[in-house]
Amino acid sequence: MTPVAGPTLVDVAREAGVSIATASRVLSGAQHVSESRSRAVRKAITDLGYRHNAVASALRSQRTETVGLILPRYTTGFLSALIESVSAALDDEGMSLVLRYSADGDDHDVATVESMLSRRVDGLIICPPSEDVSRDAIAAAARVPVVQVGRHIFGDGTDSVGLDDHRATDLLVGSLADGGARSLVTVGLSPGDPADARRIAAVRASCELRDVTFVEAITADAVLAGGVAAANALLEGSTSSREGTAATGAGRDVPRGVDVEQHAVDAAICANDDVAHGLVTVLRLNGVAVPGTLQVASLLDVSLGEGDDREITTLRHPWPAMGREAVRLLIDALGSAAHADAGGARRVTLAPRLLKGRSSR
Amino acid sequence: MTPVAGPTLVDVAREAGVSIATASRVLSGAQHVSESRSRAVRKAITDLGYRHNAVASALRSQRTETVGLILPRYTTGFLSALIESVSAALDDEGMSLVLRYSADGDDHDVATVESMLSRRVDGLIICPPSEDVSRDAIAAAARVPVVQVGRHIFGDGTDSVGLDDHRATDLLVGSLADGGARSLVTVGLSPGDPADARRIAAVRASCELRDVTFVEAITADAVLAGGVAAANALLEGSTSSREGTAATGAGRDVPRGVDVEQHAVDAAICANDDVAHGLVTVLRLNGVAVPGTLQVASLLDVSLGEGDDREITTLRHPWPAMGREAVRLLIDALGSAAHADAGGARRVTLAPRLLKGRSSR
DNA sequence: TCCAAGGCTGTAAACGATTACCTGACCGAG
DNA sequence: CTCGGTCAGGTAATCGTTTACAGCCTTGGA
Repeated sequence: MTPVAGPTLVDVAREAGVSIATASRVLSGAQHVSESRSRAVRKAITDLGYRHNAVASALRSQRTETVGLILPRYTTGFLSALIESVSAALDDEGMSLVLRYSADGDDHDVATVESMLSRRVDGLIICPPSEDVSRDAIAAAARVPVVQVGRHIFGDGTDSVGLDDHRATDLLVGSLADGGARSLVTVGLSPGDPADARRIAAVRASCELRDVTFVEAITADAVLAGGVAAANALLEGSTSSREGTAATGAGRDVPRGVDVEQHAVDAAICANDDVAHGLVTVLRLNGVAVPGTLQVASLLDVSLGEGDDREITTLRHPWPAMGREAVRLLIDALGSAAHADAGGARRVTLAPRLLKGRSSR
Repeated sequence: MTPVAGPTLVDVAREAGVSIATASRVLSGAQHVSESRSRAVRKAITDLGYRHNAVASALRSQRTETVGLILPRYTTGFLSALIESVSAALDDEGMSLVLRYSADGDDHDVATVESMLSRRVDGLIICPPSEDVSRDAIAAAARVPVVQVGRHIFGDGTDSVGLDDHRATDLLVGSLADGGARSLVTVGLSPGDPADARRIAAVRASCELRDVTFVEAITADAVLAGGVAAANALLEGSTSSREGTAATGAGRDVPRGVDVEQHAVDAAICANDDVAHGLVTVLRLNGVAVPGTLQVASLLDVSLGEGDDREITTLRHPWPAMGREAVRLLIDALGSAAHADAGGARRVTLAPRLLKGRSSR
């Protein structure tokens, strides 16, 4: 009834007629072992069906060759590209991935990190859902190297890989301007949120560059219903359709835009695809042509497929690259002498890709 | 320069003035320890900022409280619901999830399992991508409890949770029949693949039940291009539109279906949403009304959002429930005396949910 | 009063690797 | 011939827990 306890290094060493030390040295390579003994050990290993015990190894060497990845819950799957790339990058380093979603409640976030640390992960990659819940969690992780990755990046001293907000908004505003946009609003970005505030600033800057008027940051929940609400608000505020000619359709007469506080707005940048969908649907139902009268685009795609044929013009996050970069930074930090957090936090920013859809010209 | 090696149980015991054994017993609960010492130990723990070392614990107790999840690569994220539910279920059991994607190459699959085993996971949940690559891998895993989960389930002696093919096809065929379908084909299911063969059989059975004629299983790659190809094939095969009246629209005259070997086919069940999209798009471009002339539905949704408003009628996999069930089975197997694989493999099947789209009536 | 039965506690032996340290052997230079 | 240096390989300590075993103390019934 013994649990068949598989062969250990001791068995291998005995079988090969060498000491455990030698057997271990063969396993880890990189050491001076004569060809003959090395062969003997390898033979013993296959003969006995020996399997390395990573647990014992980790206990002794104080390295688990494992990194923890903490993701926000309820992300409807658009993060799976991140998971996959992190996993692949770790594979290449011979490390394993421990995955955990940060629970919603209070400081459960800290508990999540705590759990990872007691598992003795060598490092942590955190995709922080929001500022408040994450600060403490990241602080709690201080004992191992940490890199933040994703849309939201929070100060502190950790390495991070995020999005290049200016390149992102330039791409989007540029495309809308090329389509004839002269005056735009954002929908669903709240100036209260630090990350959103940065994005709004970036949009504003891009507008100046392109000679587009930035009218207003319309706040709305960052979900479909938020887009719907924003559409209704827009329609109400609009006293009447004005005159003007759309940039495409040679000569067709369509309203120039939608009224928002004296401005004929002809473009909207939404926080994400869901918001954009809500906005577009309701506007069209009410007779506003999209993209004819108003072009709509989104800052964050939540879809996955490559779909050549998209409804909403959007920015695709470079998740695969972000995952790779995050792992690279982490491995690097692990290398530099016992994470003596010297040198300060490194920050890598990547640019998204523009996916043209039918909601813009 | 010492790596700050955090406090250990020895330190805690000393601080609390008890033996390590007692300290350990307090940690694991469940043992007889006097209230006073228990309190002293807990105080020492918080005072010292002690953190349990799961690695040492695992080495001694021969249990890592960890399960491995192996997923097929390139799944464009529709498996994230599975990951999330597995993770949540494991959390509830106080266990951790280590994730790994099975590499594509030859027997890299076996290497993946091997890696998990050397990490000493307590159990394995495998989502097998296809029959050939998975058999060996699953065999290699024999040393720990394994449960398979997902669309494809392969014999062997492992527990598994899969889809109830008959409930699934009944749902779909039923819906199409209610919409007036009398004669249907499948697209993208290949009779060569065992799992697909089962599905085709299930469709056939459902058709008999509903008095619908099952015409043919049109093979095609299970991607968008496959749907496009199938559409062209259908159009070619169709000599001319026939007459007839659609079940809906009172009296409107639309062709009854598309010709396939003497049959007026009026419904198609595709292997997945991508195939269906390809099919629908091309058919509509060529003037075939969908769902007017031909209803289209898909056996597998690859989308994520709840989207009330879908193009393709499809079956939503109950991933969350599947994840929970898989964990339940695994925990159960871990409980039953050292996985003495007695009792034979258990198989749980779950039913998908029908999501109505505009491609069917 | 004595004994059996528990309840608490401590001692010390694992768990299975890694690795610091030491011992010989061997080699070329001085 | 001696000496310093390098390479191979063995010995044994160590990583931080869990847990079998044994000892002690109480308690209650005979």
